Amino acid sequence: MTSAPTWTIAQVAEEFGVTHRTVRHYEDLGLISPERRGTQRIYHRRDRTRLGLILRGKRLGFPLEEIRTIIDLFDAPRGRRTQLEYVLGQIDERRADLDQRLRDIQDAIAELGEFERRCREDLDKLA
Amino acid sequence: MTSAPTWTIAQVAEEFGVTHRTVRHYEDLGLISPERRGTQRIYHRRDRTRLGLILRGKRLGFPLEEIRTIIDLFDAPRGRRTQLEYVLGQIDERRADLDQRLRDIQDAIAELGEFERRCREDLDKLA
DNA sequence: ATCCTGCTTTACGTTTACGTCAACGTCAAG
DNA sequence: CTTGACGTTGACGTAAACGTAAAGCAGGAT
Repeated sequence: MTSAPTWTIAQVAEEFGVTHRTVRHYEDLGLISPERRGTQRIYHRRDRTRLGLILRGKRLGFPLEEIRTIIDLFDAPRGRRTQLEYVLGQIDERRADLDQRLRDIQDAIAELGEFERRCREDLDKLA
Repeated sequence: MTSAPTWTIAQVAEEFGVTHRTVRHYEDLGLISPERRGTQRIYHRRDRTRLGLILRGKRLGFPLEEIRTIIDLFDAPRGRRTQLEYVLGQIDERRADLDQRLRDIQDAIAELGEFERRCREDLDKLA
């Protein structure tokens, strides 16, 4: 029987391309909470999943505090009806935000394409 | 003949939903450079266009310095061939970045949808 | 036994993106 | 002519997201 794999802070930092300081900073803010074996931090798959979500959130420009509320949402207990309805409401809010960003990105890409077309035109005229 | 419309700092700030301090901050960083009539700032359509680009860049999480290099690119002189080729290279870099963000956004939206589906399932079971 | 390597906490430093006074100019209205 | 409303330039404050020593513990190699 192979037990569940674990990682050290150096390993996860290396794997995700961040510093150990960054990883601990996320822990300070409550975004991850690795197991402790004595004083050492032990990272499980769950922590790596969350770290992945954090970094994607960062690439999308979300502040860490907001990222925390989002990924906490995924792990939130969804037993009672009121809780589930609250979560569904939060999902709608998040989706509205993401949809806005999607439009922004698509617009930006479209404008960039149009700009490139004009540049290539100018380049052709010089030929 | 109607002359070109202009705006005061309060008007553009109001219109774009930011403070005058923010607008001046962007000017300090060289992202916009409104005309001066005496000591007063006069904003033209060009400035509003740039302000719109700045704020979209911000929604996408770009740092202001990077936003400056991007929108400066749009206004850069494209006379010489070397300059045009440089600009086209920059466009490719920007597009790679935007494509990554597009994927991130789409993934996030998809995961959110999947999460919502599971929540609705749980809710149905409670009915 | 001690030396090295990796991990730990504590704490101050830095950059970005503004907020927030303070103190003054200016111009039309009362 | 003075009172607002709006504009201006500093200059300092602040929150977020780490960077960067400093100093110490802990377990294996020599």
